[in-house]
Amino acid sequence: MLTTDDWDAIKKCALFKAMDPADFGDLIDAGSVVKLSRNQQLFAHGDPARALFLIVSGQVKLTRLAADGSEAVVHVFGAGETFAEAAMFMGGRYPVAATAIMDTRLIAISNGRLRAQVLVKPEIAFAMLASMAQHLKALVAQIEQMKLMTTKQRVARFLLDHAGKTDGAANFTLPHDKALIANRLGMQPETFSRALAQLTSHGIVVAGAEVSIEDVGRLTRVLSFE
Amino acid sequence: MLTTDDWDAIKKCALFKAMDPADFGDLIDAGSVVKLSRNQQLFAHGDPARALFLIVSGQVKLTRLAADGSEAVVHVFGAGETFAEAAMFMGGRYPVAATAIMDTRLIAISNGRLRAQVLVKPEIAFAMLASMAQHLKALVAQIEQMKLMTTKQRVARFLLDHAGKTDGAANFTLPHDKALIANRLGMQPETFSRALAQLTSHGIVVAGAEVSIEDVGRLTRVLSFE
DNA sequence: ACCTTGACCTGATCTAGATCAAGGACTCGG
DNA sequence: CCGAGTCCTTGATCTAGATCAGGTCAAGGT
Repeated sequence: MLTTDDWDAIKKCALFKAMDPADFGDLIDAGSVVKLSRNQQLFAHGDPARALFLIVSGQVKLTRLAADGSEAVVHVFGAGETFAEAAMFMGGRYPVAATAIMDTRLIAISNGRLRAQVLVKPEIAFAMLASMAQHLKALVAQIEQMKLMTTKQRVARFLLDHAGKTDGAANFTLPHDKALIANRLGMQPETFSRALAQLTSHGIVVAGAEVSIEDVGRLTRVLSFE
Repeated sequence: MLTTDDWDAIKKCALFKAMDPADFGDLIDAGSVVKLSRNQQLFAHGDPARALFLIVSGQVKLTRLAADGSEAVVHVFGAGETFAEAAMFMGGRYPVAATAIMDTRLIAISNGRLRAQVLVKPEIAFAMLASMAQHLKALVAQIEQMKLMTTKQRVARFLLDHAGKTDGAANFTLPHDKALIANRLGMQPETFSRALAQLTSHGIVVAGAEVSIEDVGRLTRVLSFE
């Protein structure tokens, strides 16, 4: 059954801005709600793509699995975000696996139903294009980082991206486990831990998941030098 | 002035399948043709995004530049492909630089004009979504490769992707300079050269830009082991 | 013929980051 | 209060791949 929180999430979602809320019923019903517990998989690489998802609460990671069982985290999505839009246009198979990294509540939006709505409201297509453009940009940034930044720089970049400020002091909580962040940044947990330790000399303090940056501008300088 | 080759390219392009050729005139005129010589830049990272491009002949690389001048190749596009669709929905700036890697002829399609056409023919939006979904998939594959494959495996994967067969013998020509391929695969030219040399023992022969694979199945095995 | 210039290979060395191996520190259930 | 998970840190070692440094070869230009 859909709660008011669910409806709030749907109304706030960029994808459906163009839609008349009266038509939501055509897209979503009681069966659309999906609850996942920590580490539970939503879909695997190669599964038929029947829906895209909106996260109401929790977090989901998208990964690719290697032959030897190790995995590469492609992206982590949080509350309010939609993912797997692209699968709708991609030969009917998910190219990645999706797994909840904490207890997560999401809403499944059937590809078929959405297609029907797009025919009625082409503006939805624009919203999807914008969303996919964002994802593309994020992936390009990730590729750039892995190709031409050191681990230390990638960690600094990550911290700066999450500081939410461009100068002065900042503090925030790491969005998920350090091991997961490390994977996302393309490095081992040990390397991540050491990089954080090194950044202490650039004015950051990490206590558990709490990070405080003394001076964002100073940390930015790490990106250009060394 | 547009040649018949230009019109052929436009007609074949997936983006415009849905359009009535009679409306092409609203999108493209004599001023849309762009000619680039080898190594000439089409646009830089951060330039205002005014158009997307269709390649009639030649090849264009998309790159991100590092502070120290080194570059990361994000993708290489060839004849018949369109690129920079995403920029249309991404805050008006190109997130990458585009440079011709050989003499190249392309057609610029103004964002504004295309938007107008999409309002008339929403099917174009579907074609754009499909195209972007492809790009997304390619980037995800690239991230996966860099995160969990060795250089040798990446080279093998590259060769297999270009063999165009799934078993038996195959031969083909490398699509561009080895140094560029190396960059695309996230490694130095020296490493690429050495990886090719090592793959000799797995039944491949490289002479200049000509590659022949003795047995595609055998090369595939390199991906799972070592 | 002779010199560039650009693309490629090969060898020697170096190093960033992976891997292996121990501990802490925290939470949870009993 | 104790043991058993998780998660994280820290240290020692190893190695894939980068970097540095010559060379080879072919295509043009003078």
